[in-house]
Amino acid sequence: MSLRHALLGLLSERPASGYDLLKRFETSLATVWPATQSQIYTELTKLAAGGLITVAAEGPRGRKEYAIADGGLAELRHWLTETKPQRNTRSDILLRVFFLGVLKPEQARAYLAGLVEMSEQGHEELRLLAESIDWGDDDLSVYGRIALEYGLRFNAMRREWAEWAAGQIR
Amino acid sequence: MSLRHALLGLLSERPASGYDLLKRFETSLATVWPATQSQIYTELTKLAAGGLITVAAEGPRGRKEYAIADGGLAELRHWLTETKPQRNTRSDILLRVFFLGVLKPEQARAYLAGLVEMSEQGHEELRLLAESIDWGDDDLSVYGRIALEYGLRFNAMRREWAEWAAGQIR
DNA sequence: TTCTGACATGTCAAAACTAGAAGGTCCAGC
DNA sequence: GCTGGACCTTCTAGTTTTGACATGTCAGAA
Repeated sequence: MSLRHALLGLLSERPASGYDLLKRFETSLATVWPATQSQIYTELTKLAAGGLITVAAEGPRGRKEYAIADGGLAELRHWLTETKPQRNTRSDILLRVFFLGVLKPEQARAYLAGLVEMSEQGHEELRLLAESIDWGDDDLSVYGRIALEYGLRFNAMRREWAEWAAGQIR
Repeated sequence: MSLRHALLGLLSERPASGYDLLKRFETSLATVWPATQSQIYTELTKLAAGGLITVAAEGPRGRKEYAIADGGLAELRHWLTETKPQRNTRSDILLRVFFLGVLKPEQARAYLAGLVEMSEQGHEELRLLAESIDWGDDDLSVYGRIALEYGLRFNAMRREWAEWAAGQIR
């Protein structure tokens, strides 16, 4: 159900086409809320049918530019203030940890070493991204920076944890 | 697709019924890989049909106790060693952060304060859980302890981040 | 004896998500 | 002029997940 709110959120910043939104999902939202093209177009159609967004303009190549409607903005605000976020931590990575006991200790350590490497890479990618962006003090910059900082801290935490964990085995 | 591996993993520890497994999903796996009753029973039937698990015993009230078969153990090991975990970070909590700009600063800070509280609670719950368990040095203890430590560190990280983030607004 | 709550499984419809095919337009550079 | 790549949408067919309904057994308390 959060996909519709993600779309409303992006459209609250500025009007955009399905294609534009897809690009946003492939870049800034990729690690937070991945969504495929078919999902996005389907949901946009539903949102438009429900009057939460409107087709503000039509461009070349059948491009439809959607804009958020008052009802959509109200729904977005409602979601942000009235509904509780659920800690939806379905994590493939951590699930595996529970079952490392079926492997030999060196295999288990290899898995954790892989996590260290993954975390290092993730951290480095975000660091480069942060460097490449010209941060202002508008809303997008402030909250984008906060989200990115989360990613940096998360990867650092996971790296240290995986290193510690490898030391716990045998 | 990880649900089947979660089931295989749990059955690799000891035989269990669907009901037993459901309890495990509601407790230790709840934060890592939530699954509903219908999903569990459906998947168990499929796994049994595929010969990855067997019905080892039948008890009162139609209870069927499943045990992992050789093929299931092989599949579990294959999953752990040969397939890459995907960073499946779909996060409701973080998604909201991107759109806090549509709220008033005090509302945004309230959201982050809520995350601080959530993280403190999560940390406390895990701390109590860790205290209540009599840790040995068997596999289950070692890897259970490692997974739990992840939770502790994660909540601590998120708490500090949310406090820092609240200070970034305005 | 009756009732309650834990034990135990099965099935279904709907929603969400995945993966990809299919079709078409516009523009810049060769 | 033509061609490749970016732009842009729609549709299909499948799997996974959610949430609820339906059904029944057993042990112990009232």
